[in-house]
Amino acid sequence: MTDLTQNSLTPSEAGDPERSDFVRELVSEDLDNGRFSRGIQTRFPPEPNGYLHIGHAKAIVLNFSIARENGGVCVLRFDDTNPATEDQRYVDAIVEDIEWLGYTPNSINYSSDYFPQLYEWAEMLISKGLAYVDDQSAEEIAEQRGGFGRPGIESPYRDRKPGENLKLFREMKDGVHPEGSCVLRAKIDMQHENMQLRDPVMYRIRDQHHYRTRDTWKIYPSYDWAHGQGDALEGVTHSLCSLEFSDNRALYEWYLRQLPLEGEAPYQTEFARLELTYTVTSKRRLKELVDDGHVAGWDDPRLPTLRALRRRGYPASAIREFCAFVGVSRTNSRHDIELLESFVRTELNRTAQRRMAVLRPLKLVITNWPDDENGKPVVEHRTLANNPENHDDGTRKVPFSRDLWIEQDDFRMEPPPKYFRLSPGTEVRLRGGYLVTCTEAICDEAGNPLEVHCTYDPATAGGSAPDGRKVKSTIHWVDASNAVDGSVALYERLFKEKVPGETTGDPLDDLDPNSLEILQGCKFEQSLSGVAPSEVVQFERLGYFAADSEAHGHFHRTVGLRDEWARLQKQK
RNA sequence: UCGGGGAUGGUGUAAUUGGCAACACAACUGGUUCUGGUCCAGUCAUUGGGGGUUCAAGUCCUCCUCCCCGAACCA
Repeated sequence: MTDLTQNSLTPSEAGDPERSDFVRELVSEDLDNGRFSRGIQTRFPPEPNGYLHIGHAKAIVLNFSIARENGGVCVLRFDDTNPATEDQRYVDAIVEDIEWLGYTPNSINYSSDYFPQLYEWAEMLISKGLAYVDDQSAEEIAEQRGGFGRPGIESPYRDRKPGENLKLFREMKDGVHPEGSCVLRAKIDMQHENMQLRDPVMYRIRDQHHYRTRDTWKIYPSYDWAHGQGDALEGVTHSLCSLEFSDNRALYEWYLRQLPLEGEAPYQTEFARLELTYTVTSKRRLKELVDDGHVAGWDDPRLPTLRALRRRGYPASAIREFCAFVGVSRTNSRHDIELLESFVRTELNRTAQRRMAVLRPLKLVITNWPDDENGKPVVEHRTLANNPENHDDGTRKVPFSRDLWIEQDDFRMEPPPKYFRLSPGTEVRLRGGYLVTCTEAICDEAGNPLEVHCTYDPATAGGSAPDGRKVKSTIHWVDASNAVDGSVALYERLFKEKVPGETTGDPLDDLDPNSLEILQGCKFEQSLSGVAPSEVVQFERLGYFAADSEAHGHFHRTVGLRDEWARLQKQK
């Protein structure tokens, strides 16, 4: 069973009987027909040769949800049949990411655990005349496989006697044959229209160190010869994989049919993998971005990897809900990244506490602000709600005095049409503070404002005027004498195009060189120095920001708030 | 070229399995608001194309078009 102690279940995740899909329909039919005498079991079978991304999240959510909805279990199995590329560090990272996503596998298994059983079964197939050792090179075998609409031809070694095959196969296992000198092939049908059935390779020789089985094996099973068998051994009922394995299904079934298994065999069903606009989700492409230094690492917040999204502040629950919402189908599709972002905003709007931060500071001086008995400007403490969406989050006191920081964007010497913020002569509200009117601005020679002077209306403490007059805008601020300095990383999409590489064939051509902007000298309200690592808060009027897990005073922009003003400007 | 799969608004997913094309995102109008946020109201598709069956077709039949996957000792 899954354990979601860290992340509570949302209604849509708890299973919406109104909504179904073709996979769930299959499962309930099997349940109705009593197809399996064992309980429903699914599995998530990553190869430990890379990090999990949002596409994997869809598969994880699907597999765990289907198990949970039907009172079954979901296991994690590392498909580690290729010693050349796999590593323990990926295993650890994958386990960690799944846990963060909110799931606990019923068990953690490895295809390599089944190497002995697989070997035994292979000998059995050889004895039955269903597999043979082929001494040809990879090129020759590929050549003989034929092509689309072109039948293959049989290997000259195809009719070797079982006894000879057995001897050779044992020699392969014992390391007497060098890498590449021969393989074990299933004897199926070289004329079959499905290329997967043209005597597929079951074992190849690899004189390599395997991260788990060490040096005990010289031969390694291929994906097809390991996958369905692992499913069967574990008791999986529904083996869900992505569309490109459709043709492998026949082979999956062929292998299972040859083995002495008890009970109904698992069966494979394919679904479309998740794609998102403005990003890439292929292992090769992601690896390229990291290895070539286009991003800082596998957890660079611009990447769609789970560790990157986590670092960026995406709540696991938002990812789960997104995955559940997009559903499963067999149609190749690409979802708007905006949909994911909207799930993130919805969740964060509910849960993130509000704080004030000025990213590009401009000094604002209240010229009629009173001094105290020592001749220093009075410091008041204004009370602000931590989250207007959730009153249980309470309030906090924020210092307010004569000298403040406001956002450069919130002041214009000459306001364009529909600009509601501060400019000479206009009155705005300082959120939770007072109404202020701009009297003048001091500018440099180029005309850039250096300091804005305002007067405040003492009768508007808290932000509302007793005479009922309205202001067009409320802006945020940070008291200058109490401000905490910090930095912020602003992320844009990594790629400029919806489908990276669509026109040139290479996603790298569509990389946006300005996808990361780091701002130093940001001014944070005091309480922000107490934010826990990785916690996400809303900087009012700006967006959601996640505190870095290590660097104190550094925030990552998770996602901006929807911005009507930016939209208006873009329309022009 | 052969085999497998797919096609419903700008995007994605639905449609009681032959009965008023729904939901979300995006976009656009307007309203509310001490966040140009949130929230609320409204607008936005006759289902890839042709033919057929039927009182009735997104759903069934038929022809066509387009797209994706498959010829690793990768998974």
